[in-house]
Amino acid sequence: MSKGAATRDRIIESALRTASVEGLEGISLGRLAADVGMSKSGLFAHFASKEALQLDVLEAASARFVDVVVQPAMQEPRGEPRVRSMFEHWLVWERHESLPGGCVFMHAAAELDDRPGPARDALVHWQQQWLDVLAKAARIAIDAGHFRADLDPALFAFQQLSLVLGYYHARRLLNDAHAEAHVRTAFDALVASARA
Amino acid sequence: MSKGAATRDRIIESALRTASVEGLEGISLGRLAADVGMSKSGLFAHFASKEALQLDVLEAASARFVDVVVQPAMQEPRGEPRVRSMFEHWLVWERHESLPGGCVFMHAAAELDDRPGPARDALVHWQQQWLDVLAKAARIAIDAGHFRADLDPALFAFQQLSLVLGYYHARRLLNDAHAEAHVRTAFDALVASARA
DNA sequence: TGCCAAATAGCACGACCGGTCGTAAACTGC
DNA sequence: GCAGTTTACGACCGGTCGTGCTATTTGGCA
Repeated sequence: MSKGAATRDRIIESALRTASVEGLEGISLGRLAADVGMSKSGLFAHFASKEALQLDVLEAASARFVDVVVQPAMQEPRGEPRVRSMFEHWLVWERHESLPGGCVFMHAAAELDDRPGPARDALVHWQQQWLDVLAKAARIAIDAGHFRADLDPALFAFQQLSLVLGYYHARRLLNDAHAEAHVRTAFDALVASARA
Repeated sequence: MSKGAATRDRIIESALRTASVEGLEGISLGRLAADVGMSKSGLFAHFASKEALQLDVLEAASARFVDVVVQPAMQEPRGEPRVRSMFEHWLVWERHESLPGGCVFMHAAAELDDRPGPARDALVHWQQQWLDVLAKAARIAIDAGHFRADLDPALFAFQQLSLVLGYYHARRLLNDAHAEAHVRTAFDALVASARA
């Protein structure tokens, strides 16, 4: 890897941490440059625009999400074990060391929901893809006979997403000590209601 | 009402609309002044600081939430009907005419979850209060014999909040046409599992 | 070792930010 | 209709923002 590419990676890594705490708009080129120890113009030479940098950050985040959540869950046996593993790793993602401020997608979702543009499009695309992965895992569990045949996979994915959103909310904002117990109990109930 | 108080109300009303779209930080004194048709300095004379203005906006939003969601639900009979009414009005709140960008608390939650200060404190306080109202409604439903005795009211409130968060997410960000059907089906299942 | 390209820094710009201040206009009670 | 207060204005401050343009330094290869 060339020196430029290495620097670029350092910048995006730092920007990703900032974005998890302050959101994509919280990334300021000046502060980011100070964080990685270089000049604002030197940093800016690596990107066409701030928007391009934000897109790179989102892409890096989704690549990391695949590493931390999707890939490990795919190692598990098809059916309910894999569904459970996805959920477990999703909870891990929220407190992952590389994201001091929590899930960067949650922050970006609130920022971008009324702001059309490439960043919003990319975010929606990845969220949709993740929901599809969740629904597909549920469908596999149906085919494996673990879940009942009339279960709606898309609805099941929606319910999973909702619970994780509630968990993030309770943990990050409300500092609720019962957040983890609540989300686990609720998820267990959801899986139980999905069983054949 | 004096002229000053009327102007102040107009400002807060406009700021509330902006905040629902762009968040509390999206309120800029200059743009806000332009929106209500007055000078920046003339507007600023009504508030001690921008942070004070943000607090006023949050307070106005919570007062409106009580009007739109809490009060109407309290008219319903105790027990399950009231629980259902709270949920229904909560969905109405998200698409309320005075909030073109959706629930202002959702936006503020994402902005403030890592930013300590009076605004965050106020938001947490109101969210906690609302969760308490939800839990209390569930407890009343237990006492009325509508819900089973071993139901955990706090968990039930958490599950409701989660579903609404999922609904907002699916509707605002993903433009999911099934968002409303999903959230209603999921809520019906939740209530069914809570029944005695 | 010298050269060329890649990488970084310096500097300036226009725009916008929250906030201050002195002053003028408009309202209100007598 | 006058006096005093409330309300609003315009000019301006220091600061930060994203983003050009140009110069300087650095690093790999002949």
